[in-house]
Amino acid sequence: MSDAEFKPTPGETDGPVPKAVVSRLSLYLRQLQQGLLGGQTTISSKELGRLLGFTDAQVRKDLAYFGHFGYPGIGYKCEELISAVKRILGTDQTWPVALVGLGNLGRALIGYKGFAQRGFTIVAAFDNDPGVVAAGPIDGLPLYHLDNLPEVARQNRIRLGMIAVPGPAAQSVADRLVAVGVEGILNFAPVTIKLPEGVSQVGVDLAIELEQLTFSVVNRGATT
Amino acid sequence: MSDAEFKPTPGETDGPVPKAVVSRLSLYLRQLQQGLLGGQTTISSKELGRLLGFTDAQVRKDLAYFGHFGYPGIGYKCEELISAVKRILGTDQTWPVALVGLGNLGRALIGYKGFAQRGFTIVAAFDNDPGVVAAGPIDGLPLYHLDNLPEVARQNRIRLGMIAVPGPAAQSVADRLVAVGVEGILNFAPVTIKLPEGVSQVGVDLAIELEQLTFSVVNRGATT
DNA sequence: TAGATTGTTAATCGATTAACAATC
DNA sequence: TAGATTGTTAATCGATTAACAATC
Repeated sequence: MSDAEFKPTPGETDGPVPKAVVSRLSLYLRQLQQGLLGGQTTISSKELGRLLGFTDAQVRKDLAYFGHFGYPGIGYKCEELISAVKRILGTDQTWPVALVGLGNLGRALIGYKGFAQRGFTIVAAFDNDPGVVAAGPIDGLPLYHLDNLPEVARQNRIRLGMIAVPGPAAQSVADRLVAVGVEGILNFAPVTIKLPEGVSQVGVDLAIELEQLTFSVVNRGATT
Repeated sequence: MSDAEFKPTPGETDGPVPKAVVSRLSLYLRQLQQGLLGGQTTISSKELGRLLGFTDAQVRKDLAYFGHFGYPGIGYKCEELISAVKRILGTDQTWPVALVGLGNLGRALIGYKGFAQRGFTIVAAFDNDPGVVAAGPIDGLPLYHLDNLPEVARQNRIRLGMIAVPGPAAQSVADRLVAVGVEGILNFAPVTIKLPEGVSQVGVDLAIELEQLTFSVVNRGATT
């Protein structure tokens, strides 16, 4: 892939990219990788859309925000498009991630295989319970007391953090992550956290996901 | 709260409710419950919006899809609005949920405190590894082989399921859940699953959440 | 060439916001 | 009453879809 196939910088020429577009990009990538495993070498916008429940026009428009990746009459070459989307998302490199919170959820995140496959490695995990930390590495991952966050985060050039602590502790943990230069936080605590400008957040509240599901079960067909 | 404050059925009179509205409803509920803990008895659309980063108009419009819950000049009474939103979402009752998959993530879900607080109880957990099942209950929760899904699901009147199995197994598990009458599936496997009409799904892909975060870190400010 | 499919423009559709009469 | 705030309408804004010339 040559740089020329990419637009200068997404946003500079075309205004900001809608969040919905970016979230579909991840789904395209996942589907493309699955297709590639199945031996597929090219795919049309129509087929990719069908597999995910989108229109062909939407697939093409989404990709067109970022450049010209397709071949008229042919479609998209899977490997090429995978590389392109990874690069757009920033996951053509592996990101070191800090995890805070070593309860059930934190431990599950440590064991989660899916991160490595998509360009993320948890390189350090923190808790504020000395007993938990003293129990030593989990799956070879070093554990630290939260007080050691500054050194460890800087040594590992950590820009992304995951918060898996109880709700009441989340804001304070977020503040400490921001203080050591973390630029993005994936928050699993069931509270809204406030972050300064320039720090991104994605919130995942497991109970809310079930709640959304419940609404659509109870109100079958009453959503857009 | 009297029934009269609710519109007949969301959707019948006003067309389908946008998904985005429903997802904000969950955030309103979470924020209201947090406010109530802090002793707040009423809240205005302006304040609720400010806490979550929405406009006051949006808050009022979202709630107005479902009825008249506010008091002009006063705002909303927290307890009343909490009850109303729970009822809208369907979480004014507790839902029994089946969990399939007893790896790291499945076990974390069993231990997750947040579900009970929001109206969900995992009442049975399944795996297809007999060794895992034989190891016996986890936190008092009975474990079953997946082959026992039909009896157990029917005995417990289970309508919601969570899938926490590896990607390649997810579709087959989904099919089995649907076969026993499950109406909504929360899918943690990193694949798109196909379900028949009339069965809802919400997908949570942890790696995709990190990916979305990464994009916004790399393209600071370039999203809507 | 004929058939397929892209990237892009214009039209449509839907969601958000601003404004304000009604209400407490 | 004056001040605050709702529910709702109309205006704005943004995202999706349809259509099609260009391309392979």
